[in-house]
Amino acid sequence: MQTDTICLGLLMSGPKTGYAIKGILSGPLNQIYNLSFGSIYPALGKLTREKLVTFKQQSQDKKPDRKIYSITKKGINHLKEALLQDAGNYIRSGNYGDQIKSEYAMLLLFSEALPDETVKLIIDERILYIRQFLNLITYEGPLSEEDNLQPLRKSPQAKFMRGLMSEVIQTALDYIEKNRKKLHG
Amino acid sequence: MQTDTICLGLLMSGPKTGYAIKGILSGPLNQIYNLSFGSIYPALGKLTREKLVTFKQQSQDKKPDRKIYSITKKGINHLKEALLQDAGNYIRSGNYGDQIKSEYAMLLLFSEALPDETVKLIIDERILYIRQFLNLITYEGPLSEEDNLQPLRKSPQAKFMRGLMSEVIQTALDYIEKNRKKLHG
DNA sequence: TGACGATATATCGATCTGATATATATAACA
DNA sequence: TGTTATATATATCAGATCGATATATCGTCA
Repeated sequence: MQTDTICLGLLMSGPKTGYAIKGILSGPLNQIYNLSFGSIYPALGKLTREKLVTFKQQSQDKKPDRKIYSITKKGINHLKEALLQDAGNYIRSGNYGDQIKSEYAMLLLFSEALPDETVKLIIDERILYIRQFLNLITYEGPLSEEDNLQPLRKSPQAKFMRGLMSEVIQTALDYIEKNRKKLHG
Repeated sequence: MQTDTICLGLLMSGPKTGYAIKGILSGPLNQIYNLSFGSIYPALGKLTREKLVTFKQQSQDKKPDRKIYSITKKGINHLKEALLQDAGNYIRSGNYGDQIKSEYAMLLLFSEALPDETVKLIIDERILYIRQFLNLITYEGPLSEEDNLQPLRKSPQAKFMRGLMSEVIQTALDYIEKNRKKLHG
């Protein structure tokens, strides 16, 4: 899936700055997909040139320019076509482009070369992190006072993904707590 | 975690060709980490220059050269130091470098823009794929006749990861089957 | 016999990451 | 009051990575 498609998809739930897109991808969605600024800003530039998005420049007195991007009709059509194409590729290829790099899992896999003390520590840290993350996902309230992320968070699709994530993460947490003794004394 | 460290870690369970390293990373471990040939071969070249690995060149009559890489003592020390460093970074930063790009999850998240028929199809495909994958992970027998992957697969660390993966994937499968109706008519 | 897939190494353009630079506002804090 | 830190916001770029492609041999299946 192209960076362009991700940006267009996220703009479907309302106008956003590049910074806001990065923010969404750094929240709970981070467990599913992430992009750096170095990918997002050039993509928005390209989409603008292709007239798939437009932006209003908010040049407040002394603040740096805010570029608030909106998806155009042409952009919506393009998104639908791109998703249909991706779905077709997916149907033909099983796992399609899913790509995972868990440095934590590799660290555990190679942890025989580490002192028991260190292994204990990184597992303790991980459990704390997972608990924190579970709270973040299961939290249903508003994210800020002027919260324009509600359309995205309240869609059936987002609820489905959040439910899936919380069940999966809870399972992982239970498993780690039950089986961690196999990794250290 | 550097590509170098991954290669060294995998060589701890016995000598391997670059192709074999790619093979391991394309099996069940694919759900945890993956590398392309374009990363693996240059990394092995660099590790050779640094004397952290050596290789025996098997130049069979007409076959292309096989380079079978082994980790050196210097390499083992380097690996231990690198892992200790990574563990330290991990302890300081929670999620550390874990990086996930699930195009499938994004496709579902944006699936409002797709016809119901297509959504049904990609979920059916996914369920088939997951079932196949679960069988692959839970399979305990030998992988081939001359199977030199047993040391890696039978380590407590690998068993821990395989158990974790199968429980997590089973949970995801159950969730998708129970809740898929929320995504299509 | 020719197509196909597996084994095996290698390279390269396009893309992406992670770090850094710039700039302002706000909150904390000593 | 000065200063340190964090959040908002855009932008760029060297270095790392991917996906595709090239090359070559062997086995097998039709």
